[in-house]
Amino acid sequence: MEKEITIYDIAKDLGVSPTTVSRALNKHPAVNQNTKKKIFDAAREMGYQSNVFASNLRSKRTNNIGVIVPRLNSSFQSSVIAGMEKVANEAGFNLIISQSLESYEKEKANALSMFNSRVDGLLVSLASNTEKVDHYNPFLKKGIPILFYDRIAEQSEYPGIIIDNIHAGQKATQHLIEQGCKRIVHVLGNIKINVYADRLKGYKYALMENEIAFDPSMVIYSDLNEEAGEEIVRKIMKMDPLPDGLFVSNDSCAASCIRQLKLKGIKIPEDMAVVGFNNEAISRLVEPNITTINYPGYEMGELAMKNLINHLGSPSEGMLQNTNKITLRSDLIIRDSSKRKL
Amino acid sequence: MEKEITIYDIAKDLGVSPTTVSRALNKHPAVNQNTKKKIFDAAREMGYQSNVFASNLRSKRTNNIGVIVPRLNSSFQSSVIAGMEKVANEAGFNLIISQSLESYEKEKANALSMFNSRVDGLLVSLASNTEKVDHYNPFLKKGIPILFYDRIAEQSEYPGIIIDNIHAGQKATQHLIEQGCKRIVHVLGNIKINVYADRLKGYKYALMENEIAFDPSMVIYSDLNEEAGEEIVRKIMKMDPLPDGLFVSNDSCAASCIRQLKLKGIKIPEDMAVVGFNNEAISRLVEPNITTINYPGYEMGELAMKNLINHLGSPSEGMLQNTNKITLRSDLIIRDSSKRKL
DNA sequence: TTTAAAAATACAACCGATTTCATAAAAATT
DNA sequence: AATTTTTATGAAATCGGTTGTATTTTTAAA
Repeated sequence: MEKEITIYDIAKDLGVSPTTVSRALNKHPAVNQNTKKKIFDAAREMGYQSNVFASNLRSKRTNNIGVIVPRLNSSFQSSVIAGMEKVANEAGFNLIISQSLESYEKEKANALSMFNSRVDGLLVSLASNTEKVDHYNPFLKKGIPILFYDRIAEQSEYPGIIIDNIHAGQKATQHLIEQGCKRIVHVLGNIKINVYADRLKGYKYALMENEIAFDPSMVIYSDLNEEAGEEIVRKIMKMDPLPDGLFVSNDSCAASCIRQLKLKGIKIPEDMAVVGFNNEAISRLVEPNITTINYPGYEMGELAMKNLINHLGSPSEGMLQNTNKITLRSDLIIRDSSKRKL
Repeated sequence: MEKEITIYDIAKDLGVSPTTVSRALNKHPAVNQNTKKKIFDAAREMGYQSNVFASNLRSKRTNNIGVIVPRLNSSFQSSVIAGMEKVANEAGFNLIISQSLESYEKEKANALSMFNSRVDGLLVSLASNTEKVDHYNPFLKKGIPILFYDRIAEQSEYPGIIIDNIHAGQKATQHLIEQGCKRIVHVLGNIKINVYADRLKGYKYALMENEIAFDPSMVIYSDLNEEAGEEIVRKIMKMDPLPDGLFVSNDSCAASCIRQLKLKGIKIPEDMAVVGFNNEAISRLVEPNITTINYPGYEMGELAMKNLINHLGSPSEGMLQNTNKITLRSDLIIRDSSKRKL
């Protein structure tokens, strides 16, 4: 509880003015080299610690970047955050993280809290039931850059980083068709989320190109968790004739489905070929290994953060609005769950 | 870029003093209800936003809690953080997160950065090669509470929250013995980390109690990732006679081992019974389901944060030092990977 | 040697909210 | 009606760097 050392203490000790101390510590060019050295030495000896509060108050910056995420404990999201943290840390920024838990109300509260904490920039992946994004307007008005990632605000002026979900969905479906599948079930999450809507589009495009009629009853909505397989498979088993292909929007859920299907005596991939999504660790561990879409979370996190930071120094008024959408490519990784011996 | 509204603007507008405005906005009891209402209304109308910088400067608090974590994208850690975030958010605190990437140097840098950002409290899970914890002394000196979780600083005055790893290791091993295993291999991570050292202790205790001699060659060190199974199984296959039990310190790695063992024609659990650790999603998805230790990450996160926050208002000088260690209980979840038809 | 230019340092206002202490007004008590 | 207590408000100092402007010192040019 000793009182803190301030630049005034250093100044008095050295017989210079606080101004000079401040400038020296900030490496201002207009301070003599010798003086600088003296000041730095004194600061070290006296155990000086710069007071960010005072500094922030004057400079109006926190060096904090906010991140609002639906859920932290998801394989994809935690990779994204890991990537963001790395870039932010290297650039001298801190990461302030909050989760919406897929609730619009909580997301709104978090946005307000971020705004009040005066983050220098904001990265957001939307909650599943968020349809309006007005709650981000205060940032826009104040010229605080915002960037949406993965789950973006489609019909808005906000910029976003996404992965080419349409293309990914198309590729996955096309692959199943090439393996000889004629009746392909697609399992996805809340259609209001761009991510799932786009994959569905891709699925439809692939069917269209191969002149397979789209059958809405082959689309199953689910919350895609690792227990969902049971219900999904129950629905599948009721279909007549049985489908011969399954495209699930997430690997854990795909694994869960595979497990249930095997319990029903269905052989993967002979009876039913399966493609997952995200390239989670689990896709490489279950039997058979799951064909999946490599969805580069870590890279997305890095890229999003780099982009945001680039726009921080700018003349204000959300320069990001120009670069409106960045799309990352994803790849199909073919594994045993879909490889048929043709 | 309009200039910000301050309490002075509100004060002038309403013909009261800034003091009253400040008090009103902070719900100070000594301000008349009517005045309060007037001030709140004016604040809303004028679009007033409290300036945290100024507020922090005076109150010397940031309402930020720092978290230093080895890696964000791990099933266990992301659950812990999710739990922490929930509690922190409810209590009006922000979470500042940084990852050490298992490097002592980076952890040190992160600690310094947290210190300079003036977090109100700190939660730490140590990097694998961190042996000294001197870099946290500045926090101690300043009376900023620190709490270690899971990977704690054993020989130190810092408090920690852990799970009863000794007991868990013992239970897991005991279970394997009860299933008829005589030669049990234990796969674990860096022995310098308390978590693994303790599980090994538990493993030894169980052997001792059952009068099975401890054989150091049955202990395999690994980085426990989901590719490690190959090398581990290679080592196991060289053992003569072959082991009949396998206790792996992490589910993904256990899954990886099971996969490799199956490829070698070894039947699980008949030829070799397997127990994992953490109760990750994957343990419920692979074939057979993995017997595991439920390691409650989310709860640990909640508890750690609650504890830390409780000690924030305190008369200073790290009250936490009294409550030196909190231990959570874990349970064995028995599934097919170890259930033998005796 | 004098003067102009450049370099180094200092003064003082400022960022915006909080808080101690004092004071005025209203209510309660005698 | 006079006094005490309670309630409400304000003046001014403070938190600790930062920065525009002024001043002093040093160096260079005339």
